Formats: sequence, structure tokens, C-alpha cells
Amino acid sequence: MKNHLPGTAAAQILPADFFQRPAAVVARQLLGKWLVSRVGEVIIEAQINEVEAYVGPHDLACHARVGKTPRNAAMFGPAGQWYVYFIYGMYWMLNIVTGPLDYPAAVLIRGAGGWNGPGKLTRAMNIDRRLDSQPAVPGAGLWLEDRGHRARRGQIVAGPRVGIDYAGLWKDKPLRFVLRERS
DNA sequence: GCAGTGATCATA
DNA sequence: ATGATCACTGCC
Repeated sequence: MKNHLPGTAAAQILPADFFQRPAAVVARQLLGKWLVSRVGEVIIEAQINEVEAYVGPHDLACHARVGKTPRNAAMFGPAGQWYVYFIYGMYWMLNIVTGPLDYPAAVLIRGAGGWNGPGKLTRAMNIDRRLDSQPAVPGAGLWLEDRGHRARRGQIVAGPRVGIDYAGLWKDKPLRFVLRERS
């Protein structure tokens, strides 16, 4: 099913099987895709330019390293649903679940559109607890679209993830991916 | 460089 | 019930 938007090429809503791959693969593939939210009549769209992969329970930076808890339960659910959690008393973090059912892994969406930082992004797009464990489909109010952008290898910069100094050997793994600005 | 902010989880 | 922690941000 295609969704035609004025002034753009045909856009495709990312299907669940897009996310049924390792988190690091999904993370790279999400660069250049569009995050779209709808609240009532208001639609907000942003092109994703920064992500981080949390690749499984053995990843010492992944919330699921301690097993399943009420907070991280969404990550154990099916690929293609949101994992949204509250942190530092103020901010909501947005992740998309990847890989097989019961295998906890996800991609954190850190940057999109003009917003720098995951906390500012979620505030701008009205993202909160209500989306946790919801599928990324229009009916949920938040979804992802492919609008034809293809990131070339040289446009993707990989580096260590932010804010996970506690993660031992996993601290420095290059699981953060940024789409370089067009020059 | 570091304070603010409060849910979450382990410990008891 | 209590205390440490935290995938952040904004101001010094």
C-alpha cells in the first residue's frame, strides 16, 4: 500500500519485517527515513539523522542486560513496536524494537529534523508513555516512512554511543550512527 | 563542569 | 521504605 504525499516521491510505511533484523543493521537503514507523528489534525515529520543500536541482552549498555522488567518489557515484544521510557525526571526516549520476539534489542532515535538530542525530539513530537509497546503504524499516531532517501556508505559516521560509560567493553563499540550533512 | 528532576529497581 | 542510578539538557 502506497501513500502519496504532495511534492514528494511515493512514500512507503516501513513494515514490521523491516525491523526483524539485527539492531545495528536496522539502525544504519533508519538513517534518512522519516519519523511521522499525528496528533489530531497536526502532523509533524522529521528525517532521521542520528541513531544508536542496543543489540541484545549481552550488550552491557542495553536496558535488557538485567533481564525483563516492567520498564523494558517492550523490547522483548515484536519487532516494529515502540519502546519509550522516561529518564532523568524529564525526558522521554524513543526506540524501535528490532529482531526476533523475546530477543531484547532496539534502536534509539537520537536525532531527526532540526532537533538535536533525543529529549528535545520527543518533546517536540508529543512522544510519551502512551506509545510504549505500540506498533509503529499510523493508527498508533507515530510511524516511519521510506521516502526514497538512500544513504551512501561514506555519508554514515559510526562512533561510540552517548552516556553509557558504565558499559565496560561495550562502551566504545561503534553502535552510534550519524548521517553526515550534505555539503 | 555540574545541578535539576523523578521513575525505576534492588535491597531490606 | 530508602537510596543509587540514569541511553539528557541547559546553564555556569
